[in-house]
Amino acid sequence: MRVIIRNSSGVPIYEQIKEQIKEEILSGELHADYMLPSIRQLATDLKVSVVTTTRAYSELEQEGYIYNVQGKGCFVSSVDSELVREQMLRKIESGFSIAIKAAKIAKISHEELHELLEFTMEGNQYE
Amino acid sequence: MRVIIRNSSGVPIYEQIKEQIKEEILSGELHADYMLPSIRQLATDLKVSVVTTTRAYSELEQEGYIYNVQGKGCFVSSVDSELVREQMLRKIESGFSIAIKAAKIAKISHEELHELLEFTMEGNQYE
Amino acid sequence: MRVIIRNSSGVPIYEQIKEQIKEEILSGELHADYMLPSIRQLATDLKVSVVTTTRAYSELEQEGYIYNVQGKGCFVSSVDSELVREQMLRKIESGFSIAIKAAKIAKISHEELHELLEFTMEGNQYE
Amino acid sequence: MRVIIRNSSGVPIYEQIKEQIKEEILSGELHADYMLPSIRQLATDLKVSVVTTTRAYSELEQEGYIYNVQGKGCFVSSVDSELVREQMLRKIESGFSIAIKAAKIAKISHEELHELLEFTMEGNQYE
DNA sequence: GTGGTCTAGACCACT
DNA sequence: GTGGTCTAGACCACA
Repeated sequence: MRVIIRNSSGVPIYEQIKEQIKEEILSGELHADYMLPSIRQLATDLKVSVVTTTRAYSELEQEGYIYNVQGKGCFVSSVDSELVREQMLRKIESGFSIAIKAAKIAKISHEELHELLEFTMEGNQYE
Repeated sequence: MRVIIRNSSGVPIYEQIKEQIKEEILSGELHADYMLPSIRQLATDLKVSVVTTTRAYSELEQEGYIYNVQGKGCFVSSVDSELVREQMLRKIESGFSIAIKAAKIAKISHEELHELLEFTMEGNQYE
Repeated sequence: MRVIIRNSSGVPIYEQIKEQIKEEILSGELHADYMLPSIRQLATDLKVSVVTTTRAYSELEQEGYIYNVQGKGCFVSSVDSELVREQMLRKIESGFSIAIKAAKIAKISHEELHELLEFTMEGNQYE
Repeated sequence: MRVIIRNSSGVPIYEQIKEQIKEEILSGELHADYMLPSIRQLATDLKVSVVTTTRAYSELEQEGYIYNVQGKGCFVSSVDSELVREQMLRKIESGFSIAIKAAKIAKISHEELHELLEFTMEGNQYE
């Protein structure tokens, strides 16, 4: 597992941890029942307070991404792929909405917008 | 001019005001040298502290969207359309990047993504 | 007499008027006993409130640059050249102090600073 | 770190704080990642409202001189020395322009002006 | 009337 | 502990 903290970005640290673990789970990098590093281990690794990692893990548990076995550790839950797909669709729409809002102001045409999407996909090495 | 405050959203009030005015300026709804409502007027209209509207206006001034004349009021600056276009392009790319990231996880094809974009444009009444 | 108002600069209008008239007097453009435009005339010319021009004139009078003859108008006082020289010397020193403070930070040498002075004199068409 | 407030000077308190900290950073007195006193500490030290120190710090952040880390404190950013040099050169020129303007009026020669510069440097302990 | 600044006290989120 | 935001009320300078 790999987590990188950026102190400057304004995003709370616990959320950075949460989001990065979430992504690794959703992308399949972390398979079901994979054992995550302990709260204390992660805290010392990232040079971060235990309170912070605790919050990240407990929110991940609450959202169903990981489960906690008393005295053993934290493990990755198996993901409901249907649910993931829905969540991702919602995320795509929200991203598109941002882009469309901006496109309205800049008076960019439908075709141009599709071209920009294609261009950005290349930049993000999509497919 | 029209500004709506949502107290629940977690976004600071001064920023909600700022963003909404910024949008109205960029979209051309508010033309250059339009006189904005006074800080105090807006504060009482929105049932908000004077300090809050002051902050919104002074940040808008600092970012070059409006100019304040002592003892007279606040006015809309003329916008550099070239600069706006660049900013909007960056915003479009960032929105697309979010969508692409999610599309990767959900394993959505190029064509599907373009269809989703078209679909979202309809939902946002983008002509 | 020539006065130009810039609304955006943050400098109070009455002070802009004051400073510009003062300069024209000190530079000799306006000779002693020259009759200035009336307060009301200047106000309409500059599209400014009468209160504003009144303040500019009364402060100029207080500082001894102009004198007011009831019912006739405002006139330029004769300037005490010795006093002017002293004032200008103080102004020069304050300008130099700003420059030196900046030079300290940028670690610019004595010679470089003199060269920059020479350079700036050329840019300002001095002599 | 050392900050002194002068209530009489007409300059806003938050700006006095801002300018003095900025100078200490630019002059190298405060190195990168130095932890500044907390907003509240500084406020009580200077016998000033928390809002005032907050404003000073947040404007310093916006201008890139310091960075604020949630729940930890405020730290000095590393400065781009090239940029600083440019800014200082502009400041030097503006200071010189003021001096030259005054020198024109007082009819002071090139040599005299250079001598005055030398004299002012001594008074400002510039080596 | 306008904007600019300041205060004292409060609540919140993050570490 | 830290910074971020907000309030209600105040005084000032400017037009």
